[in-house]
Amino acid sequence: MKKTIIVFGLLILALLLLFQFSKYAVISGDLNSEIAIALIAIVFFFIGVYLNKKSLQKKTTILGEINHKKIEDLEISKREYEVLLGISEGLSNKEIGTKLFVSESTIKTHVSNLLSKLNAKRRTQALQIAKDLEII
Amino acid sequence: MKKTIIVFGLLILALLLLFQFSKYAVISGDLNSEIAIALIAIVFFFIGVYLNKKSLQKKTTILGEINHKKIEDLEISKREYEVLLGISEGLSNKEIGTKLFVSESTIKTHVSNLLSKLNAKRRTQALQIAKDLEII
DNA sequence: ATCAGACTCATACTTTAGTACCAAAACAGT
DNA sequence: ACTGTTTTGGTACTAAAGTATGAGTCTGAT
Repeated sequence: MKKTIIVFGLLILALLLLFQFSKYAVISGDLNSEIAIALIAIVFFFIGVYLNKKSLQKKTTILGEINHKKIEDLEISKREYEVLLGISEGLSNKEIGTKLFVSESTIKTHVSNLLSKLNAKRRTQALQIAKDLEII
Repeated sequence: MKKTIIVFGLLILALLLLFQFSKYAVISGDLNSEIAIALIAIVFFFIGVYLNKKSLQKKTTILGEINHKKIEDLEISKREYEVLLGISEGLSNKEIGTKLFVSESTIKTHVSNLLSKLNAKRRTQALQIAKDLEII
């Protein structure tokens, strides 16, 4: 929040400077007034784009990014996470084992631990929960 | 696409008019030049916001809408689709049966048909394929 | 009225999934 | 070198999931 205020402050300052600069540039004849206006227009156009992107970022984050902190919080190990990804690809335990070069038994152990860490009863439920927690 | 061109054409026209208008307004002394610049800035700000929103809309649409036509193409019945939704919620066959007021056997039949229609070997794979086809 | 398609359910199996418990090797940090 | 965690994997079960087959019911369309 502090960051936001500082950024806005600097932004407004920069804009005022831009205004003043273009004003004097026009008056002193160094700059065509059309170009000055065009510059201002372009700057504000990009400010609009930027702010809009910022405000939409929260929503897109919810719909697309991985919450690495949550994975740590749940104490999900690297290997368990790889197994989770395998599940999300629709693979069987045996197929995940082949993919990760370990036995099916090992995958079963990982899956079982994963389910208890995610509080899930089934692998499909684990997927649902994992999506909710934004970890896949 | 035609629509886009027309919209852009009108937009550019409107901007040129705005430019000319503010120019003459300033020259004739009806308008303070600072206010004219501010107006242009505001207009371009909102243009930036609008275009950005438009360009992001496609992505969100792609990532969120259900392709009803595909469901028909795959000959997935209404009931089968409800079962698919149950699977995506992480429910067991028995739980889906309870939810839809039918027996577990019925759900098994639906699931089996669903899997063959989606070319999946497991329910988790069915989920993956269904997401790919944008039907869930 | 008939007929195809959808929905229902059962039985009998086979195959995966998942649990519990144990235990050894591999590793990273102190 | 010691220690705790991760990773590995096995056995022995139990519980789900999935297949195959058959069959009765219910609709909407011809």
